[in-house]
Amino acid sequence: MANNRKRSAPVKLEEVAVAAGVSPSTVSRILNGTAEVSELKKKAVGDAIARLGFVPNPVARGLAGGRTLSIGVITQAIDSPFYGAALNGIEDQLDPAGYCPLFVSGRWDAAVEARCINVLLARRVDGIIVLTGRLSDQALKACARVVPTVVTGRSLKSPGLFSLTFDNFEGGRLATTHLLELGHRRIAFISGDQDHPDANERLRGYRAALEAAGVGYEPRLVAQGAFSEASGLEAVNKLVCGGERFTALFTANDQMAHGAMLGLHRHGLRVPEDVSVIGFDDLPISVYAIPPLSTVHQPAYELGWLAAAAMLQLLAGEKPAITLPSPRLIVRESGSRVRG
Amino acid sequence: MANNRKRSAPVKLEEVAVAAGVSPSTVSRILNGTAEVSELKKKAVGDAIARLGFVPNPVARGLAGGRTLSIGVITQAIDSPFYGAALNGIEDQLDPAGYCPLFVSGRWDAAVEARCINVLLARRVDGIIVLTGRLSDQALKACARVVPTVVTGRSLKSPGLFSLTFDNFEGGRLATTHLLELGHRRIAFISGDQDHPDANERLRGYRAALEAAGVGYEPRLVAQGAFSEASGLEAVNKLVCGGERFTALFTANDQMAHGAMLGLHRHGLRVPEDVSVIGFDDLPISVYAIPPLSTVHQPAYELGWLAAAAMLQLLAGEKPAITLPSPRLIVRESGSRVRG
DNA sequence: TAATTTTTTGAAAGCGCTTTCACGGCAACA
DNA sequence: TGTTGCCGTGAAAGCGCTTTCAAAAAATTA
Repeated sequence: MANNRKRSAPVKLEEVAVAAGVSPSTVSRILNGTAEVSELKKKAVGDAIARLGFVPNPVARGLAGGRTLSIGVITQAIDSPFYGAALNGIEDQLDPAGYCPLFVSGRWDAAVEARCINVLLARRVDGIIVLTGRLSDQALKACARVVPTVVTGRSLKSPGLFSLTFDNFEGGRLATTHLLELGHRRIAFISGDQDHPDANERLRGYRAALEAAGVGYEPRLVAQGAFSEASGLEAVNKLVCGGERFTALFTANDQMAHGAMLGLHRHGLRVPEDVSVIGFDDLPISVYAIPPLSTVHQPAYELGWLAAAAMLQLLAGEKPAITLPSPRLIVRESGSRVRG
Repeated sequence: MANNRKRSAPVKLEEVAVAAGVSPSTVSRILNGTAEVSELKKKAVGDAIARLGFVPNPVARGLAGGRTLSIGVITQAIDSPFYGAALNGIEDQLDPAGYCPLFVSGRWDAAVEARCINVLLARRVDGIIVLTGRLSDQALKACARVVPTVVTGRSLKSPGLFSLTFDNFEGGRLATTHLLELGHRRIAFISGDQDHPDANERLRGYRAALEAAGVGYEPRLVAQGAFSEASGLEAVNKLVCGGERFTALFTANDQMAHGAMLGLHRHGLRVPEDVSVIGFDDLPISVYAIPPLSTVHQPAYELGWLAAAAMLQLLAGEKPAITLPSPRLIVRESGSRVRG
């Protein structure tokens, strides 16, 4: 009946206090740096902590209104290769600082995300990181009023809020320009989810590059995708079966590029001999596509790492001054100069 | 200064008690089913809860010795496509039950895993799920003595412990037999991480199938890999450059198959015309490989889903009777009948 | 109907930590 | 030397819930 959840009874703060000959309050103050404490006691307590191997109980801390040392992370699809890397970055950053991430999936749904925030708040997380969600700016700001919040994929300013955004426009421009420089003029584009800001930025970059090169933007050369391999495959089918001629293809993410390449293959079109392909994200697997996929590198791991770093700074009361690296083109073997 | 972490002050148990005209203890008992309570009060409390929109505070519960409604999950690489799917399954199962997963990465290191367990225990998780770790059976059993534990990738019995294992041997046998049936006799194998039990089982299955077919096992046809794309590529190089002749290739996981296919491509060997390839795992991306990869389906999502289901049962005091589906061969286009 | 057992319920004591409050000590001021 | 003010420190009151303990109510038995 009795749940004996204890292996050699965890040391508690009070025991440290006794061992160091001070009051619990003092120990707490030293632990949290809440107030000035004399060097003498500081040392005594430090020794006692080390000697007894004391580890503060995060649950008790949370209840008492202090830190829980946990950070809520709202992601969209934990199983997507892109988010996986970001989560890894978050964990790597948080762990040494003693924080622990609490992952929840928003499933690309504002309502679900809102619920997630409540769950996290109920668990007294010290901060919330939102990886490119669907939540309104409003909701995000409201959240930031309660706990430090960092959000990726948009730029907005608000107290307690820090946002980190990748230059998707520039990325789209870069990829398209590369294709243009290879001599291509008929460049198709497979877009991402329509109401995904990143997707639209990439599309904008594509158009801008085209127009800057004096090549008209042709709506018939862009097919709607949805960021999945399947949608890339389907989009290529639509393009090819629609009779569109194109010598190059830019997809709004790598997953669609993979689907598209299979689609091309099915239609007897070779990459890069017949069609040059360029993706966006630089997923690990893209290195091993056949042929290896040229793409715009998205620093997924760094994104997570930096978002977490920003959170840590926010928590420390500092104003983060962190920015994501600029988009970088990774040229591999899926593109070739247009044939004479 | 005052941390106003409250938006319209969360309702607490005490308020529910007052509203329902009972004592806090009674409300708690109803919430947890800890004791018999009269229907009358049960209803009154239920109404009050609904009316006030009360949500118990998991942190307070945790401190008071009750449930925290959180389950620790030890994974090895949160960014691997395989684990990502499993985590998704875990979350989908846990969420409706009101539980929240706490993910931590073991990084394929027993010491790190042990530390993870301590972190999770300190956070008072209600249970721990270990996805195929390096931890000793000993350590696992010790953990199970403290909290309900479910572990995948091995089978051991202990009170409070439930293990869920996939028949990797049979999977390996299945894949190899398939190749054999296609007429192949010289079947190479790229193995996984040497001290990964799953990897060894798959190798065993490969050997067993070979021997059952009267085809001798040739050590020179197996190359050491490490479950990564890069290692698959390298292994193929070694095989081909070593002058080994083979018409089929079985890799211990899909990631290595992808690397291997690129390697084959580089050597001018076509799949499946020159070499048939079969993988293991059935990663989502494998559907879009060129050509689409035949493979042994690993129910990653179900693995997570079922592991979590088992945990829920353990938590409910039941004895889980859950087993993973049997290995299933997915035949796509990377294999062909051996020529003439 | 009285005595005894069983069940339902409330009061109160924590869980392990943070934080407010107030007290003593000491430097700085008159 | 007497005040004023600041600083380091401890006592004690929670944080929101669970759980033991004992009293009250209901059910059972004599």
